[in-house]
Amino acid sequence: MKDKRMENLGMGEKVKKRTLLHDIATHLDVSIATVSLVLNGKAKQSRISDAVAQRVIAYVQEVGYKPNQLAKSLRTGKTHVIGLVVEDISNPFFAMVASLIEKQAFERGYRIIYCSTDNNREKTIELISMFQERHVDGYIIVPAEGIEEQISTILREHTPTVLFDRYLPELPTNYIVVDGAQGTCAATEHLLGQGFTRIAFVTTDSTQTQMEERLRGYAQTLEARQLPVSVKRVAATKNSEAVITDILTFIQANEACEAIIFSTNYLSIYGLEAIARLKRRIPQDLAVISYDDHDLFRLYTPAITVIAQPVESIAQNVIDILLEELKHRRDAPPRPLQHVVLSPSLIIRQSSIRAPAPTPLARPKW
Amino acid sequence: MKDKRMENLGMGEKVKKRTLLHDIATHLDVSIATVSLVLNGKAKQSRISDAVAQRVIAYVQEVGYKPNQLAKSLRTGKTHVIGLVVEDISNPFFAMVASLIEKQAFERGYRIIYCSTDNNREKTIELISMFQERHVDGYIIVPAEGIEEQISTILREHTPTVLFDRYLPELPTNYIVVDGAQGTCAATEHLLGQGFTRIAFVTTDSTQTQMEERLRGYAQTLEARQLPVSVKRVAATKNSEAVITDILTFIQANEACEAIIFSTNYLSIYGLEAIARLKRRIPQDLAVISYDDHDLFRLYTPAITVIAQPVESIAQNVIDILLEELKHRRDAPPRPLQHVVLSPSLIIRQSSIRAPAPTPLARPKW
DNA sequence: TTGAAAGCGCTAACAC
DNA sequence: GTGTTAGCGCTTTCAA
Repeated sequence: MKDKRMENLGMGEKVKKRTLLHDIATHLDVSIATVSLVLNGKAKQSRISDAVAQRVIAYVQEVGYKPNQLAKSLRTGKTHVIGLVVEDISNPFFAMVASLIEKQAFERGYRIIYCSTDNNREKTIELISMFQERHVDGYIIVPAEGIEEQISTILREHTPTVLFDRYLPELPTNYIVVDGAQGTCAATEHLLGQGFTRIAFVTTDSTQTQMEERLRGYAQTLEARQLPVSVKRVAATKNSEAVITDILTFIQANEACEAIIFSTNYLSIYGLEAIARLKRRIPQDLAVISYDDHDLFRLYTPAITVIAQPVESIAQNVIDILLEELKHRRDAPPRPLQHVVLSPSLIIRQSSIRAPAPTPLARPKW
Repeated sequence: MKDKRMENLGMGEKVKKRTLLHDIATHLDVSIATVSLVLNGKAKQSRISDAVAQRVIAYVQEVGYKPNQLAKSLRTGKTHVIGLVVEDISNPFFAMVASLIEKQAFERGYRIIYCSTDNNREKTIELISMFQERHVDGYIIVPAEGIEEQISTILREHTPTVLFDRYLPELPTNYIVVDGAQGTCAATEHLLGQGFTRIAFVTTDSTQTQMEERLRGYAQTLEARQLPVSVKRVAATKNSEAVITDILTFIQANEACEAIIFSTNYLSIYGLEAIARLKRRIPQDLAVISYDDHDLFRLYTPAITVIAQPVESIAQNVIDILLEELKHRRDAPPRPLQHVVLSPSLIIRQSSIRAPAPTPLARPKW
């Protein structure tokens, strides 16, 4: 009864059992503790003889022993897993940041579990709860609206957490954001510089910090010059057709409008579709600037001017701050909160250049 | 010394300790087993009185108890986690399939951990090894070349596994693929129908099953009509500039070429860039068809004809088969292997229509 | 220098 | 009906 390891094999089926610490110890005729110590690099500090250490290492190599991380985590309380909660992993902006974060984390021994919230409060709550159950060591979160309470819970447990893209003003957290106002301000001024004065802004109905900032940069720039502000707020429904129609109607209702700034990449994509349906030419009939860069914007004819967010820098800051927190001992004095605000950059392309704008490169003749 | 739970609090800091099964049992003055049984829905079968069951449930609700999944998994050997290994999660095709799989899995109580391999053998091996360490219950894998051995290992452990997008011919696994030959055959015939006869095929240097099939469909269709076959194999380097130049050079060297079929979405994107730099007009100078649909192809001017893969169906099949395997008892007779081959569909747009093709929608006049 | 043993939190067979 | 208890595989203290 001592060894149950060959039970349950039924039908003579051979199930190759995983090697355990115990097996190694028995085989080498040392204790299980010795093997564990060697494996965790604590041979020296536990003054285990080099000879034994070598034998252990060699045998472990030979059988390709992989410790059971579940057991290890249960014992140590560390999973070396980071929970990454983004709005939508299929959005290229988040996909890019996520992939950069994953790469960095992987190199430093951490694994990432990602999930998309679709900006849905309930789903976010469920996901955070799942991460808690699985004892992730830290969180990277793009917070949906109204999840202050959930975040509070994880802060209360002192689990290292970094927010990005937006933050929750009432909560004392680390966060990395991009100065949205600066981006839209630069975009608006560029359009003004091109001679456009009737500039509209298409955004979502969300009140998240980054969206409000983007709106503010646009509005303040125009107001400072006493020019009219025209804002279209599209409901954050996921029904693409409805969004396209919505934007299309807005454009039709604003014949005088000369230029549009879209506050997110997906709104721009819907916007481009609407503009194409209306047979408006860009930039002759309507100049366009989008938030976030994207293959589509680079390759579109005409190429679309964008306010690009520094994805590498976002990812780098996020992971650096989180790893700092992670290695910070719980009983040491608390670290000061990190608030990083990065700058976006305006990439000027054809779509926002005042006509006549010969574009000899892409299209020889009109 | 019995209760260590309030130790290590240092500096008077309050760390809210997680509630344990033990705490609940003590509080309600029942045994820990009773609580566990109730929580696992085994109250009835263990003939626990309704009264007790109710009290347990109520209290668990009240304190918001979350069982420690690590401990649970260690004990039961089930993690309810599925490892999803794709080539590149930032590729919209994989992102879409992954997100659909995640949604389905989530509803059925499984969580997904995704990772990208970048089609790199070493990285794939490392990832699979990590999943093994973390004891995922099952695998969904888009196999990179040369990882037969790793896959064999997990098959030998009888961990349920489903491959998709391509398969490894020597290995007895479940897989879901799309009939690549059918797609390129349809595309080629469509081009022939439009009167194009000098059709080139741009693909990668990979010998993966799906790539070979796509090539075969193209080549056989032309050969059947004794028309010339012209294949450009681009090295699967990640350096985008090199790929663009490569394609550009190929187009220049094949002045007679009237149409190109690209074997993957990212090759098409590079191809479009190359074509734009060469100032070739689509489809007048060069018709284009891409594999995989994409926002860019829909919105590009002109819109790009594509061979679309049935992403929903792929995801559905993958998850269905995996979940079937998962609920299949280990000691029951083995299930037959599932091989599903789905059909792609050709979505015809402007880019493959023989000129004169006025595209009044997007561009009124030339 | 090394080994025995006490758990990490949970499940489930078995005892009462 | 309910409680006791033996682990799941690993880490780490402490005694030898």
